Amino acid sequence: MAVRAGVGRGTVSRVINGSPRVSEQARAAVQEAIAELGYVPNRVARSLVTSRTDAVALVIPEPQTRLFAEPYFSDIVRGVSAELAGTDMQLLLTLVRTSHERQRLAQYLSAHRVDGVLMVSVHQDDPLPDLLKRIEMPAVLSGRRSGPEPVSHVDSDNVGGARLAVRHLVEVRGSRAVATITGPPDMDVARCRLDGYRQAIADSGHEPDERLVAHADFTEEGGREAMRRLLVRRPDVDAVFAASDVMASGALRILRESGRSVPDDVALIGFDDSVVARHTDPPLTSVRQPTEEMGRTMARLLLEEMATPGRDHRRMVLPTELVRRRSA
Amino acid sequence: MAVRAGVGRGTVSRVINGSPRVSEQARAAVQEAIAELGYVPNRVARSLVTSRTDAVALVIPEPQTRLFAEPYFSDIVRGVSAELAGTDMQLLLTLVRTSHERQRLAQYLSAHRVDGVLMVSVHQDDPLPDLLKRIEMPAVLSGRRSGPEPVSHVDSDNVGGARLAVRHLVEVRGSRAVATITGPPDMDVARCRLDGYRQAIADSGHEPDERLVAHADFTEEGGREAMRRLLVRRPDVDAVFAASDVMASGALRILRESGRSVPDDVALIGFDDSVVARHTDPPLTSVRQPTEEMGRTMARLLLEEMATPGRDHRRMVLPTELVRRRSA
DNA sequence: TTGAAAGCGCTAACAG
DNA sequence: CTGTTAGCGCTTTCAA
Repeated sequence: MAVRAGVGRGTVSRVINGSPRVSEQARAAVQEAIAELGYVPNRVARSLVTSRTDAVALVIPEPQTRLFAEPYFSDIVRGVSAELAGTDMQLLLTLVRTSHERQRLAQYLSAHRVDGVLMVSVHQDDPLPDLLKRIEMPAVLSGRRSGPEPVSHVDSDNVGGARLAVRHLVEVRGSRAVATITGPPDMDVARCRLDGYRQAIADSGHEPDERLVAHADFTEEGGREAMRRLLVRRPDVDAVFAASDVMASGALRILRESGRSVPDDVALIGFDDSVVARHTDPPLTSVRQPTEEMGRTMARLLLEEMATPGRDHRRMVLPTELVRRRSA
Repeated sequence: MAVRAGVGRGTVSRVINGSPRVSEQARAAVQEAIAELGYVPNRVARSLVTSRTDAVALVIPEPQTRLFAEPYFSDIVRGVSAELAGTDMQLLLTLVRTSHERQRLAQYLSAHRVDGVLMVSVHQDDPLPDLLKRIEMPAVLSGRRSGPEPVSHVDSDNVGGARLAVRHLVEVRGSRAVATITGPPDMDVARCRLDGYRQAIADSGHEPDERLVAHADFTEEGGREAMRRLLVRRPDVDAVFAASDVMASGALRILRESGRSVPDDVALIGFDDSVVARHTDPPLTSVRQPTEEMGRTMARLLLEEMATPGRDHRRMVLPTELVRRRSA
């Protein structure tokens, strides 16, 4: 290769890496040689000397649920992948099931086997973000554990979205006893959506009532159970804001089973814009968060951070919107 | 490291790679040194010399649809990931959107940047399997293009599953005019499910009628359109076998809009065991294919093939089963 | 600006 | 069985 272009190995390398310290003449010669020989640099050899891997990991903690089947993860993956397609960065998918796998992951990251990390669905007690900070590995979370994080993260406006939804139930549908089925208290996203609910209730002038608040775990089963509890505690409930579409679907089923016609008796609203919301019949009104855009933003942020070592971490909040699929 | 154990570099390497040509004594010394120094071998350096990458790519062609949101892909990913977790093979996720990206992928694979390839959702005209065969890269497909493939693949028993479903409609529900909404003819999976439908109709002794067959594209919109066509062509249709759950959901909506009550007037059956099938109300009876198991099998097959260069490719067919979620 | 040379950390071939 | 040696293909000083 160096011979073919009539220059030294060093010069070839400089051309490929776009160094400015190369004469036009040499650059042209090398580029011609590249074209003729169909030369493709060996990334592994490069990695060995640069100690970069040109790969980022997307970490998805995966408990018992089929979480991954939800559009949230798919959309994140799509967004990340789309953003990375323009670079020659590889996307490693890392599902973490067991605590053993968590430890292996920690080792893996500590060994700097990737250049950066994206994480979704972080729980309160997750030590990974701190580890990432400590080993100074560029990282971006979607969501956060609570309060300030040591690494960058992108979030959607959960509080605002929840307020939008609950206000819709109160003002447009005229509901008077709006309940909420929210997520586990150890997830910031659940707390925020609950906050939004409470704010909207306060704004409406209705009486807040803790019996109208049910915690669940973002699964359909959880949604069903929560709905049953709500019906016992406040049989007069006439609207439900569920903090996820799957829970909304579960609630819907219970309402139907209990003989209540939806939406005549009860208004139901989910959070995500999802398969479930769309395929439930009638489709649920819901709050859409721009999930794919969140994925793209995460990737962009990560790339920037990888290019600018030591840069301060950022927090980005993307807007949410109400999607009405049926008339009130 | 070699010094610490009081042996040569070569011996260290042999111990790490589990070579049998090492004395117990030396092995113990090295392992102790490893433990004390917390030594972790550098994979990149190893890759450079072995020219293996310890990574496999999962290729997902992704057209305009939100395909990835369907449980099929998620379950495949879960299965593959679970199987790979035991090895130290990395999983690269490769979504292919544009033809430009397809070409980049072809280059990428030709450059042997991964040790093996898993592919899902292959279409008739996909050249990738042939490329993989040509460059002798271990590869496993889920499904096939049509007839024999040059590489290994795992499939579910689509013909049998479709027969099961249609027989259920005919025998248990007593339907007389069973229609089918099937996938695009350029996908083997669609042709097989259509075959199964035809066989079951033939078995039942009912008159086959091409007006009862509608092709669609595995999307909900496609399912709706197909259902509309069917209602025009054979208003007496009293059962539908849809070759995917999403299409079944679309068909369901049209049936409801047309004032027909399901399941009183009409029986509907989907193919996959999915979020949609479960959340549709009432839940659809459906045919379940063991998707996660398919993912695991794909990964296992690939690992075997990587370990045994030159091995003949295999075809595996996994059974399907009928899942009844409501009484007839 | 550029060629030459020195490794990056590992494995594999080769003598012992 | 084991120590030594020679690279894998690239980037990066370091002189020129």
